[in-house]
Amino acid sequence: MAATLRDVAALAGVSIKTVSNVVHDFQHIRPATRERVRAAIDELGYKPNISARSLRSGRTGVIGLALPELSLSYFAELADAIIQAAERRHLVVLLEQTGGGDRDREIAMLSSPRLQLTDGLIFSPLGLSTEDAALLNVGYPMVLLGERVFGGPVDHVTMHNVEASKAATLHLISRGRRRIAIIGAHEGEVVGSAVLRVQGYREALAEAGIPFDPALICNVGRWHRVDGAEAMRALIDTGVSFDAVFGLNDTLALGAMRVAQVAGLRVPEDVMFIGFDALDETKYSLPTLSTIDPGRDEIADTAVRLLVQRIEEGVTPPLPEVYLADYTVIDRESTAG
Amino acid sequence: MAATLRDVAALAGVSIKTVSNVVHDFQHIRPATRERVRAAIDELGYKPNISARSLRSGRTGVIGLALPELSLSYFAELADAIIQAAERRHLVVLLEQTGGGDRDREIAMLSSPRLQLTDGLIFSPLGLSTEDAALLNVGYPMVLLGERVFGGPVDHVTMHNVEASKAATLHLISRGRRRIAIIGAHEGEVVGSAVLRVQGYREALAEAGIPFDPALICNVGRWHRVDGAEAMRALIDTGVSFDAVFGLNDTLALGAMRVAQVAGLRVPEDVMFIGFDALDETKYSLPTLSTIDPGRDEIADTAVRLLVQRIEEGVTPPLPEVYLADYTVIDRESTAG
DNA sequence: CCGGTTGATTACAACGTTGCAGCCGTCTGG
DNA sequence: CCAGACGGCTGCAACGTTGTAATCAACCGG
Repeated sequence: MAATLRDVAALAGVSIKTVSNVVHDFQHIRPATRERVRAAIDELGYKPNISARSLRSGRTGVIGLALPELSLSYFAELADAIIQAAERRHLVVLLEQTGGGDRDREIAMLSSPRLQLTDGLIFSPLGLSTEDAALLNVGYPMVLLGERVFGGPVDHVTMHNVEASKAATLHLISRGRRRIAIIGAHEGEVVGSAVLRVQGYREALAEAGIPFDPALICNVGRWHRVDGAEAMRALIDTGVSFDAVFGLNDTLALGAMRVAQVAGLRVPEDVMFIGFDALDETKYSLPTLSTIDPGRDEIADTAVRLLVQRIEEGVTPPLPEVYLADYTVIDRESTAG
Repeated sequence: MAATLRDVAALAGVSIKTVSNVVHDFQHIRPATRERVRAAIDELGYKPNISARSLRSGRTGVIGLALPELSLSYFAELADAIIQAAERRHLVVLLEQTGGGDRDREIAMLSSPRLQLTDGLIFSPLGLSTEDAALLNVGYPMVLLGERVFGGPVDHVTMHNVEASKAATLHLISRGRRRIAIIGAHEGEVVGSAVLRVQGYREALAEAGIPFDPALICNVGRWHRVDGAEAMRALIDTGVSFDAVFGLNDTLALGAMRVAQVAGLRVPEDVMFIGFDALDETKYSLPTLSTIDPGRDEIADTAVRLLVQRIEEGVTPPLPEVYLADYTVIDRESTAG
């Protein structure tokens, strides 16, 4: 069916190795030969067989990306950015979904034969925790994303969660709010974005001399819109007073904001809202949502860069690198005033 | 590094072919032998080398998915569904983004060597049109999605665009609306979702005896939120009266709805809104957005099923199959009354 | 004019897997 | 008791590529 090196070689009247050399822009080839081979390649529509190349060279040009689920906008936008970053380095991305924080699936994924034809993995777990760090000692290049596991044996790209969260909270405080509810805490957890962001929140309160009120902390199961909505409804039902809401991600904030508005609260007059992630849709909600831009493109680009580095240098990281992306507070209508 | 069949064979004291047979659950193997081989496999942590297998067998277990961009929620949710459908059939998905309707990139993608290690492609173009149908005659299995190309040489999974759009429009009409604006038309285009959906809209108007008013048709460049927002602003600025808006996709409708609300219009009292796609977020906008559910999971599952069928039967489709998914009108607050 | 360098090309052997043909030994039916 | 079938296993060749070593001609300096 498809033309091979052998076919091209026969047509051009050279050896297959010469064709291979032409394909790879090897230096010492006579221009005449090069032209003849090029012509034959075009005529036959030759495309290198990646399986064979990969078998021979051990490289596939494919990197794996494992994340919880694309239907969460944050991960969709992250995947978008990573695919683009990979493309810039001539890599393609094989995408796996591990589901919404299923630890067992995430662990299974790490040794899945489906990753065999991958040169390395960018892994964004949601169910693992720091005690699983040893599991990340897999035999292939890997870059870790997120806030679930720290101190693991692999490069890690993440963000200044505590600082960013503190900045978000201080932003609300600077607008005069003192009863700031948190939507999206995870009860009993000791690791992950939720914990860090709550920590940043508490640091901000402490700095401003505002007492911490546990009644303002709303726990949720997952970080979907529906969870934000339900948490807000529950909060309102408790009758606790609040004048601002910090959604630990944008999706939660948007779900919560909607419920608040349905309940007759005016945003930002009665309640201010701020989210986290800088999703595209926060620019178009009503009102537009203030949020934290965690440097998504920077994270994507760095993750791919580090992975390529590991792939090229060999597997063992002498000292795993930790990269923290810059964040920015984006001030919009939901915190205007 | 990694264990091969040879290593396992040596450890188990059998030939590599026997190991291969065990791996493939070949029938005629003595239980004792099978056990011994299994033990050796476990001990060495053997994983088949997919490159080699693929070189030998011509199959990789990977399918390509080429779509415009994940940052459009519709495509993110579609990709989610397709990855899950593929996983059910033990396939992994290699994801390529072609950008927002760049015809040249889409064409280039079709012959990209990056697809070499793929058994087939699910392709959702946005820049091609029917005259490009011949380009789809590639040498590998392919399933086409979307409304850009009809009558091509490949299986096609799409939806009842005209009927669904007509149903959406009739839904607004049944609520008493007669000045229904369209957000998302593509000026001068003769192919694609926009054209079909406008056609359904016109059929509905005709059926209801409502005159068609070109002033109510708002053209946009792309189908992002910002385009919906800008189109709505432009529409309001023209001073044309309207009492309902049909966003040709949810993202447009949400962008437009926000601008309408900022302009002081009440939804649904002053203006009703309906979208198209049934994105998750339409359940949580304020008000919740009525929309058309185009049967996303059904589309995903069918696309993968057809692709697998083509892969297994060989490339040439005797008669390309066209599958039309069912749609449903979802009635929510934005059209209440 | 010759040894040595360089340029241009090639032969060969892998990479790890699987299809095929074939080899033994045992079992079955006539 | 024997032909043939069949179960259980093995050896070999091939898939298309690339790294290494080798070949051969041309060229250079002394």
